[in-house]
This record gives sequence, structure tokens and C-alpha cells, in this order.
Amino acid sequence: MPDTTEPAIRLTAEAWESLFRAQVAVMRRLRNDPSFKKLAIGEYDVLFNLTRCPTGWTRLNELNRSLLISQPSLSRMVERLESKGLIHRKPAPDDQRGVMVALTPEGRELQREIGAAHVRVIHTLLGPILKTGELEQLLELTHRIREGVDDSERGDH
Amino acid sequence: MPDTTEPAIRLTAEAWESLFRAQVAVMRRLRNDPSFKKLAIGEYDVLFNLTRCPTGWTRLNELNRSLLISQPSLSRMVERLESKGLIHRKPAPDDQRGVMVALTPEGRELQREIGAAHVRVIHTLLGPILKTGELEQLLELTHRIREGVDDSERGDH
DNA sequence: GTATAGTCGATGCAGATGCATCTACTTGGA
DNA sequence: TCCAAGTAGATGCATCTGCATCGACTATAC
Repeated sequence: MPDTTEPAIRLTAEAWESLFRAQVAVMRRLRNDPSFKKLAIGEYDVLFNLTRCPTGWTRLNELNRSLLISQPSLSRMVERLESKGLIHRKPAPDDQRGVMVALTPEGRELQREIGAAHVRVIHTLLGPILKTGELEQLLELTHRIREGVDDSERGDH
Repeated sequence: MPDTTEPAIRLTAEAWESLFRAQVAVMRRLRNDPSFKKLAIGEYDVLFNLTRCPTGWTRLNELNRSLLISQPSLSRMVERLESKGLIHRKPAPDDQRGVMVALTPEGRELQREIGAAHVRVIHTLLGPILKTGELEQLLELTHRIREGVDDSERGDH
């Protein structure tokens, strides 16, 4: 049961605000890295998400759940990525409305390349700021936020 | 001096990844809140940032430093917000190239209204997930990231 | 089975975005 | 003082975005 006193509510808002600003600060740096010359950061994010599904294939609507962009935007982004030869599509086997997407070898290769540069930038940026234990704390707290918010999404409507 | 062993580098990347996903999860929920019918979330963010400067007035380029959008986008966004009567502009006193912006009373009022709804959503979302001590930890860690990254921005180039 | 409501992804369209560039102004040296 | 280099913000343009909507397919109720 959450604390609903006024200072507690303020603390929650401040923590979110701070999380958001930290994300903005890091993202501004990441975006300017030369590794994102080849692919916009949002497009990289699609490739990255595709590396995270065990079968390699994902439904478009499920992919959309991990992203901030709208369904029509994803639809067109997938079209672009396909025309660049980075992903391919096929109809979903169990639902004739659905579309599944997966990385091509070229897409996987490009993701690895950009991802590696990505990791270097992040380590250069955050390494001097947080110690190992603190990184673990941050990972644990943010992981619970992601899980909790996603769960409440399923439970609500 | 940061830990440059391979597991430490991986941990840093995972912590960032997790922070980013948590931000996406929360933002997806926030964006759908009815309070953002009147103003896009990026436009709200401009108003919010304007409440944070002591004199009320800010230089455009300084405002830009807190945001993810590009300079031309901010320039046009400010134009739109001005035409809606939410902010006003004046030339910078000490630099004839510069422009300063500040909230109008209407802008301040709208920011308060949306901000209040904002805070309610955040508390509903995060309240059940993190306890007070954990929120404080998260606030402290993300605050240091923001500070650290911004500082290294000044020191680098 | 049929009808109705719901979901999936695509598309027309208006508007927002970023990149490159422009003008105006400021700064730092010779 | 003068000139080159740098910086602030605006603007043309191609592209990307979201909203509303569409057609196709699926699920639910009767």
C-alpha cells in the first residue's frame, strides 16, 4: 500500500522528474555519437528489441509495446528498415491479420556494430559517476519500475 | 577511476538499458493521460522548464540544453507556444542575437494544471512499486547521473 | 451460423522534426 | 581598428510523426 501523504507524493514526482532528466542528459550524448550516423536512434531501438526475442520473430503489435512511437509510425519504420535490408517480414501463422518481423543477417550485424559503440559511450559516461554497487541498485530499481508499470497495464483496462 | 573490466562494462550498459526502458514504460502511460489533450508532452516540458528558472526568463539556447529536441524545433515550438499565449519573448539585454522567453500567467496556470495531473498519475503508477527509501535512492542516483553527464559536457570539447 | 464488436496493420493527411544553411551579432587576434 | 572565426536563432526543405480512418480478419453473443 503506497504512502499517500503529501510529502510522499512529492517525492515520487521528484524521483520521476530526476529519472527523466538523467535519461535526457545521457540520450543527448548518445544521439551525437558518430555510430548513429548510419541509423536514427529510434530505428536502432527497433533492431535492438528484435535481438531480445528468443525465436527471432516478433509480432508487430508486441514490438510496439516496448517503444514510444505510435502504431502507424512503427508500421512505416518497419517498411523503411525492410527496404534497407535490415529486417524481413512474414504473415503471422496463427492470425491472418498479423505481421511478424525478424532481423536479417545484415540487420543483426549492424545492430552489433552500433550496440558496441553504444556500450562504449555509456561506459565512458556513467563509469566515472556510479560505482558497481550503485549501478546494481539502479538496475534493480528501474527493472522493478518497468515490470510494475507493464503489469499494471495488463491489469487495468 | 571507473572499473574497466568486461563485466563492469556490461553492468553499466544493462543499468542504462533498464533506466531507459523504465522511462519508456512510464512515459507511455503519462502520454495517454487526458491531461495531455491540451498540450503535447514536449510542449509541456518547455513550460515546466520555464517554471524552474529563478528570474522567470531564460535564454533560448540554455532552455535547449535541458531538452532532447533540436534548436530549430525549439525555435518553432516557442513560436507556437507564443501564438497560443502561453509564453512571451523579448530580446536578451546583453546580447543582441539572443532571445529570452518566460511564461505568461496563462502559461503558468496551464502548467500547474497539467503538472498536478502529471503528479497524480506518477504517484498512482510508482507508489505501489517503490517504497520511500527506494524512491530516495533512485532520486539520488539519477540526480548524480544528470549532474555528472552535464559536467562532462562542459569539460570535454 | 450470423451479426456485432474488437483487433491488426496500412494509409491519407496535416503538422512537427531535423539537417543544412542563412543572417545578425559577438569575440578574439593581429 | 579591422577581419576571421564563432555563436544565436530563424527558415527552406525533405522526411518523419501522430491522428483518424480503412479494409481485413477474429472473437463473442445470440
